[in-house]
Amino acid sequence: MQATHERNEQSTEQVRVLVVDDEPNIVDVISMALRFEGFSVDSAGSGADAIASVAASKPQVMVLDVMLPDIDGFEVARRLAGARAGVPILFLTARDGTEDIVRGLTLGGDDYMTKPFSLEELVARIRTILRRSGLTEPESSQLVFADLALDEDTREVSRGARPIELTATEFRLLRYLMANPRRVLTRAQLLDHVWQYDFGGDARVLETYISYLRKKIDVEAPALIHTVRGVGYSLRLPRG
Amino acid sequence: MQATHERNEQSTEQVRVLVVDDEPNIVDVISMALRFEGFSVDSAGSGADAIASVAASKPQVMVLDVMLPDIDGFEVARRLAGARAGVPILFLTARDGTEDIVRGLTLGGDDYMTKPFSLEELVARIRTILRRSGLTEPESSQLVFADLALDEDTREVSRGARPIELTATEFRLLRYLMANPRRVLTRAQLLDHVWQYDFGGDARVLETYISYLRKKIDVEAPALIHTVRGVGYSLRLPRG
DNA sequence: CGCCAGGCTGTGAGTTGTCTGAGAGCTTCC
DNA sequence: GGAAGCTCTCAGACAACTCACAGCCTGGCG
Repeated sequence: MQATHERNEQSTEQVRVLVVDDEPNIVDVISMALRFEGFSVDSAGSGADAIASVAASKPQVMVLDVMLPDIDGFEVARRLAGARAGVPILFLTARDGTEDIVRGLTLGGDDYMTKPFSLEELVARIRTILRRSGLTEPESSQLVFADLALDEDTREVSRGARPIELTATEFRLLRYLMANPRRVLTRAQLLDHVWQYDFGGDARVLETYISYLRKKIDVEAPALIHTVRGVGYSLRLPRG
Repeated sequence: MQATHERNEQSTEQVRVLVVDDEPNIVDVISMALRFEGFSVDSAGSGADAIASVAASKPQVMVLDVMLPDIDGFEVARRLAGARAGVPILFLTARDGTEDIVRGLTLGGDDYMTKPFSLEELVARIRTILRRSGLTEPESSQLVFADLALDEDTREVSRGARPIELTATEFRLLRYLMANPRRVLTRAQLLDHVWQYDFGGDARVLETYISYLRKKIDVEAPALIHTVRGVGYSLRLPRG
């Protein structure tokens, strides 16, 4: 669903991302999301393809599934170690034992996420990786709207002087809202971006979380989170 | 269904849309509406046709019903996934369980609408999809007439400096009027575009909503909404 | 000038959409 | 292995919206 191009003016050149996963659906979902965020995306379905592709297209960052039919992700990374000369990797891993192994590998500029994840999170992590490795203008990791501020690196959130503690889901939701200020985001957009891509549950969670956020953010201050009945929600200043 | 060509100067080329639905009536209604909006429309009545048609006519956006007699819409999308290389899809789905399933698929540039819908909404969504995916000049999401402004992304409406709150139906009605400034829109056109295509109720709702809009827009300022007795309504400046 | 069809608008009922509290199941952390 | 925290489900209360209806108003025409 429509992501925004707000922050995507990659100065002159598009950043090239290589997405490696053997499930075509996953590749599709990720590629689409990243293209809409302004990245240039290539993909590969196996370890061998991945290695070939790195040589050919010289991506600036890779999204690499650990479970691949031929050479596993770790091995791909190892083989590229010499060649990749600092191409950072975002590993994808199932929620199981491999998690721990990956953690050990994500030293340099690397990072990892467990499947399933939300697109919001994926995009945010890629941005962080790029920022860290100096491959893009170091945009600030701060999102600010009115007196509300959110830092993507430190995960600190505050309204005015008051610090606010958010849970993981609340954070993703607020980050997505703040990345698209004033725009009315539909229920479907919010569910697609903020929840895991395989979320099939009750769409009413969204309302629950909006309610949580309001209790933390919109108390004792002008409300910033607004309901647009029949459509979705929007972050804006009260009009008037 | 007669809509306008006002905003449709697709610089040089027409945008090609493929409409896929097994109900000929629906295909007809949608095709008419889109042609009048300046799109070039092809249609297909089954999943197999759709796939063939994509290969043949290379549409830039698809309107795809999920319930098809042979291959369902999801499967069509999946089979096209490799080949379509980012052809965004607007899924049509009944208001039932499938809604949730579609949501998961509407990542990238896709979107969905539940049947029945209004043509006004359909056209607006296709425009949004095209704008987001960079397939047309990113026209502004702002509609302006005299001192009246309407933003499709933020859904904010204002007259001069004064912000105006509209309900969903009021918004669709005003958007349609503003997309066709000065033109006299007939009662039938308004009902067809702004209300769901299967609306069978009392045509007098229209007057009710015109009345609502006037109260919100045409108070304390020159009236912009004008009645053309026996025909319909028109958005224009008072003559003088 | 009076009549009538067409248009306007206030009232209200039914429907639909949203909010929020309570709690069940999970995970994580000690 | 227990406690705490988080995510998600559910249901009831509430609010907003849509539409129907009916009576009044208005403009056009004889």
